[in-house]
Amino acid sequence: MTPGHRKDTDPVADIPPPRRRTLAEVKASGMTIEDCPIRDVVSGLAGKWSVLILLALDERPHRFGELRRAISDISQRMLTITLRDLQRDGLLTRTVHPTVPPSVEYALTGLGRSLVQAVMPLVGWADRHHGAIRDARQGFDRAGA
Amino acid sequence: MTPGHRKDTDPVADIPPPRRRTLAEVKASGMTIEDCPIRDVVSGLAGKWSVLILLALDERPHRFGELRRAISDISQRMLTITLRDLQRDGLLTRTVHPTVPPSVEYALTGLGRSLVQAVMPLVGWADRHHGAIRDARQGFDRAGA
DNA sequence: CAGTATCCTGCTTGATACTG
DNA sequence: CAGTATCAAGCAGGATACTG
Repeated sequence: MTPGHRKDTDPVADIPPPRRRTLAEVKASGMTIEDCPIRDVVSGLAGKWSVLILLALDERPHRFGELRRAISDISQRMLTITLRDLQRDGLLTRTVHPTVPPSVEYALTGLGRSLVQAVMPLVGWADRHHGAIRDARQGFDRAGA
Repeated sequence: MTPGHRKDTDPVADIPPPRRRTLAEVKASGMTIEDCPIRDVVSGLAGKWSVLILLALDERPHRFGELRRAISDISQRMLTITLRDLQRDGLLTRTVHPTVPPSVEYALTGLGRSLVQAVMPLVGWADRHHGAIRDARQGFDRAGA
């Protein structure tokens, strides 16, 4: 595991660059949206349970059942699928301990930890502004309806 | 807007707190995952075109048609829907100029701009580590198949 | 120009049951 | 315990046509 990608040294140093690639630049470079890193990463994180799993594993490694209990309302199927997707992307490792009832431990890789660091600002934002969003929704719905 | 949530001063200073609310704590507090701010915000950003629109509007305000061209492969329907969702969440404003062919301008609100700032680290991360993810996928698929 | 309305497809997810 | 297999449902999203 872990190919020849030894470039990330400090995960916490994942600070946004002052001048990012704009949409116009992305399109001008001839890439489709599917090849766009932003879209790829966001879609990987999105719609599924990825973020919750990553946050749980950031606390400490978890076994399958632990994760299942930690995210109580995830189905066994979705947990399996999401874990395999994250493992496929190199964000976590899956370690099978050959005990009699098998136990499998999932843990973040360096790449996974750096992703969690990059997601943290969003987590903090969500915590702080969730109330504002709820209020905005209420106002919008009240006015619209 | 912005109820009693006065803890954030500088949007760029959206640095993760040393000790965030853990999943266990979230569950212990009796909230369902649906009430979880992280999940709510991420699901709003996820699966759709929200992030791309927010990034486009962060460059400058756009008219409907401009956005459509900027994100060339979005359907008119999805653009309309996504824009309305973002407006509903208080992330952008919709201004109708009563000209003869109507022109509508979309622009980020302060809340929207702060969200973009919170997403920026993720954008930077995606840019830097997209290659590593692609490699990991290749390796995984090669080994698995 | 900036939408709305309608139809239709496929992916995502859940529920349930079975296995090493 | 840690999955896999199968079935079925819901919703995101695309294509197309129409409107103020």
